[in-house]
Amino acid sequence: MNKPYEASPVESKWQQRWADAQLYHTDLKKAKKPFYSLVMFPYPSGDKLHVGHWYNYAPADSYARFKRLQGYDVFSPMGYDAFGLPAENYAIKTGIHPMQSIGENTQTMTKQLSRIGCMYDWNRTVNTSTPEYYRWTQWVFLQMLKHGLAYKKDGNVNWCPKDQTVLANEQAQDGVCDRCGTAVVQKPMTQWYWKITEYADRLLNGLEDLEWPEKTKLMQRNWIGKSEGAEVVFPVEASADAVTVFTTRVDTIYSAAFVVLAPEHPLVEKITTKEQHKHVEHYRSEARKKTDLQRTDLAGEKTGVFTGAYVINPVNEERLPIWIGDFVLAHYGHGAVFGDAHDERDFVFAKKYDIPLKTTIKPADGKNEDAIQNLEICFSDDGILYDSDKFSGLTSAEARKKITAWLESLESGRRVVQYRLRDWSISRQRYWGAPIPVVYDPEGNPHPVPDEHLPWLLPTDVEFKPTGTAPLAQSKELVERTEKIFGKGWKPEVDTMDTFVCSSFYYLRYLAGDDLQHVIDPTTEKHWMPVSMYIGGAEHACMHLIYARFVMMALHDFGFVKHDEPFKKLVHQGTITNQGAKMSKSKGNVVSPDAFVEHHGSDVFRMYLMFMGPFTQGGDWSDTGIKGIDRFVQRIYKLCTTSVDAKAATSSAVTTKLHATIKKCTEDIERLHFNTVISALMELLNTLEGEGSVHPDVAKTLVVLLAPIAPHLSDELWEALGGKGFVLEQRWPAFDPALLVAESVVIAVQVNGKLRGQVTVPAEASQEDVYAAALEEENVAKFIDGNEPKKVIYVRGRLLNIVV
RNA sequence: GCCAUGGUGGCGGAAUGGUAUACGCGCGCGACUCAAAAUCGCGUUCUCGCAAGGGAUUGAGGGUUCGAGUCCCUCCCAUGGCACCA
Repeated sequence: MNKPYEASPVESKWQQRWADAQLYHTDLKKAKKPFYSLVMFPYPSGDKLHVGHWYNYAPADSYARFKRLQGYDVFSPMGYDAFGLPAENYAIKTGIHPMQSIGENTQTMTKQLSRIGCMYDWNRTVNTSTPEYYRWTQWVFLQMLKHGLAYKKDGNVNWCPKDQTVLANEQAQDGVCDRCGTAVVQKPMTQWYWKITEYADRLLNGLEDLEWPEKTKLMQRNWIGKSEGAEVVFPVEASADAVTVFTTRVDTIYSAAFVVLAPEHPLVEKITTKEQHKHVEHYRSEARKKTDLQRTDLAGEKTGVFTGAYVINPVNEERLPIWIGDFVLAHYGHGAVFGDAHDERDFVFAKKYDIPLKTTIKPADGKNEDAIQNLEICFSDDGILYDSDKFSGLTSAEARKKITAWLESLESGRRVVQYRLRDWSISRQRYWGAPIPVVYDPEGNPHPVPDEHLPWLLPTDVEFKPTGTAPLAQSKELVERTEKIFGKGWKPEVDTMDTFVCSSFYYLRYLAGDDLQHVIDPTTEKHWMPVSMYIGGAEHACMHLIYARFVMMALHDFGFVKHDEPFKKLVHQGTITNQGAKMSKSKGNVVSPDAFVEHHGSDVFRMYLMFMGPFTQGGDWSDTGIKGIDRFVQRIYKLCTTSVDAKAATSSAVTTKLHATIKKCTEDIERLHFNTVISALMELLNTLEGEGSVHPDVAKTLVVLLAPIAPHLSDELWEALGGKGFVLEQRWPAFDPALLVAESVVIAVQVNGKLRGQVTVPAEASQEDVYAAALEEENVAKFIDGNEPKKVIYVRGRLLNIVV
C-alpha cells in the first residue's frame, strides 16, 4: 500500500534544507552567466499575503528556477518599499510609530513569503525606510541638485485634501488622488521638482529597444506626449505685448478667427478692457473654484468670455478678438491657442459665441466641399490650402513647413516640439518618507546637506496628525541638529520625498548589498544590469516605470552607471479578481491563500494559480479545480515512488512523448505560459501511467521538468529517485528533434476539405503511399465516389486532402 | 470619441493556415465497499441515428484559400488605457 504525499512536512523540510545549504545565495562576483530576475517589491502591509501576491511571485519564481536550471547564475532578491502613507495613517489612528509597525510587518511578511518557497537571496535585501537605504535616496537627490536636475519652484500643485499632501501628476490622474480617490485640488505651494522633462526625448526613444509589452510602451509614449508644431507670436493691438501660441496646424493660420488664453494667463489682467473687466474677473474666480476634474470634464460645454482686446494675425494683419476660456490649459504650450474653422472644438466655440469664421482648407477629394465652405460641418483633416496668399494650393503638410519657415524669417514664429510630460514634483508634506537633505541659511537660500552628514536622519519627535504643514516642522531635534551643524538661524527643509524616489533605484541597491561607498559598485553594475526579467503590475506604467528609467539615465549621465535603461525585459502579471471586482480590503473580497496552502501545500496552490490561464491574463478567482492539481501531485508521487524500475523498457511512444514534452515545457516557460506547461506534464504522466513501469532516467527527466513549478515536490522526488544534491543543481533537459517524430503517424484524410477518415502510416511514408492507403478507407472511397481527383494536397505527417 | 486587447463546450481554458474543443474541473455510468469518501475504468460540444455514419458549430455577416478559431473587410459585445494637449 503506498502512502499519499503529505505536502506540509515535506515542504518545511525542504525549505529548511535550502536555507541550510544557502542554495539561493548568488555570488555576484563569481557569476559567469548573470541573470537578474526581479519582481516589483511589495509594501509591507500588516495584512497577510493574499492570492494576488502568490499569483505574482510564484510564477516569477518558477521562471527564475527555469533560468537557473538552464545554467544561468540567477539573482532573485526581495525587499520592501516601506515608506509611504499606509504606515503613517496607521500611526495616526493607533499612535504606533511607523518604524515599529513596519518592523513587525516586514518580519511577518518575510515569514509568509518563505512559505511560497521562492528562491530569494535574503543575503541581499532592501528596506527603503532604513537609514542605510535612505541615505542613498538622499544621495540621489543631492546628485540631482548638483547636476541642475532638482529645483524649487512656486506654483500650483495637486493637493489631496484628505491625505493632506502634494501629489505628482502621475499620482493625480483623472483628478483624483491615486491613494484615496478624493478629488484633487490645486494649491499654490513651493515644491522641489526634478527635471524629468529634460529627458523626455530619451525616455521616448529608449522605448524602442526595450522588450516591453507594446501596450506599456504606448502608454509611456502617450504620457510623454511629444508633438511637433510651431510657435506663433500674435502682437496685441496698440500694445507692446504679444500672445504666443503653440499649434500643430500652422497651415490653418489664414483661417484664424480668435485667440483664447487660459484664465491663469499672465497677460489677462493687462489687456482686459474696462468694459469687460467685471465679466473676466467673475469668470476667472469661477474657474479657480473648479477642480481639475470638473475643468477637464469633456461633457461640459466649452465656455469663455471676451477680454475686449485684439491681436493682429502676423500673416495677414487681421484683427482677432482675445477670449479667455478654461478649456485652455495654462501649463501646456504657452497657455494660449488660436481658434479657427478647422478644429472641431474651436468650431463649436465660435458658433456658441457668434464669432465669425472662414475656411481656408478644402478636402483633397472634394467631398462635402460646399457644406464645409458654408460652415455647416467642420473639416479638421489635412487638405489643400486656398485663400492663403502664396501658400494657396499647397497641401497641409507642405504648408506647415513653408509657413513655419516664413514666420521664422519674419521673427514671428518658429518650429517647436512640445511635450505633455511635466517635471516630477517630489516634495511631500508627510512624515513617513526620506527627508529632503537640504537646509536654509538665515536669508532663506537652500543649501545641500553635505554627503558626510548622510543619512540625514528622519526625526522621531513629531506628531503624525496632518495639519497641512509638514510634520517634520514640529521636530525640535531637527532644528537643533541643523543649527548645531550649520549655525544659528539655519533651518531644515521639512518636506520628505515621494516614495517613488525610493523605488526609482532600488534594483541597484540589491546588487550593492551593504556597500556604503558607492550607490553601486561599477563593476557589479556593468556585469549585472540591466535587469534581465522584471515582473510587476501594469498600473505602474506611467509612474514607477518612467521614474526608474529617468533616474537610471541621470545616474548614467552623472557617471555612476554604465547602462541607461534599468529593465531590459518587462512583463505584467494579470489581475486576479473576485466576482469580477479587483480584490481590496475596503470591498471585503480579498481571498486568503492560507487555508488552501495548509490543506494542499504551496506547490499545489502555486500550480493551481498557474493552471488558471496565461500568466499575463489573470482571471476571476474560483477554487473549483484545485482538486485536479492535487490529484496530479498524488499521481506523480505514486508513479515516482512505486512504478520506477531500472529494468523497465522505454517504448518509442514514451520517448517521443518525453521529447515532445521537453520541447513544449522549454518553449512555454520561456513565454510564461505555465498553464500549458502543466497540461503538457499531465499528458506525459497519463502516458507513463499507461506503461506499467518507468525507467529511472525517464522519471528523473520528468522531475527536472517539474522543478520550476513545484520546487518542494520535485526535490522530494529527486531524493526518492536517488538523485544527488538538489534538483535545482541539475541541468534542464534538451530535446532531440529526431525523436519528436513517432515511428508511425495518424494522417487525417479529407475529401474536399471535410474529414472523412484516418489512416495510420509509417512516419516516412510518401504522398503516394498515404494516398493509396486512404483509398482503402471505405468512407473515403464512398465520398470520392469514383471521381478522378483534381488535386491532392499532402501535409507531411498530418493530413491528406483529396479534391474531386 | 480615439487606441489596444479579447469573444471557442456547463466552467477554467488549448490549438506554427492543416483532424477545433488538448489538459483540467464538473457531470453521468461502472468497479472496489455493508455503505460512503478516496481511488480506478469508461463516457461527456450540439444534433439526427440502434449502429455505421451524417449534419451543424470558435460573437454576427461577407471575402481570400484545396483547407480559416487563426489572414482580409463590415458590424456587435466585453475589458483595459488615453481623452479639452491646441
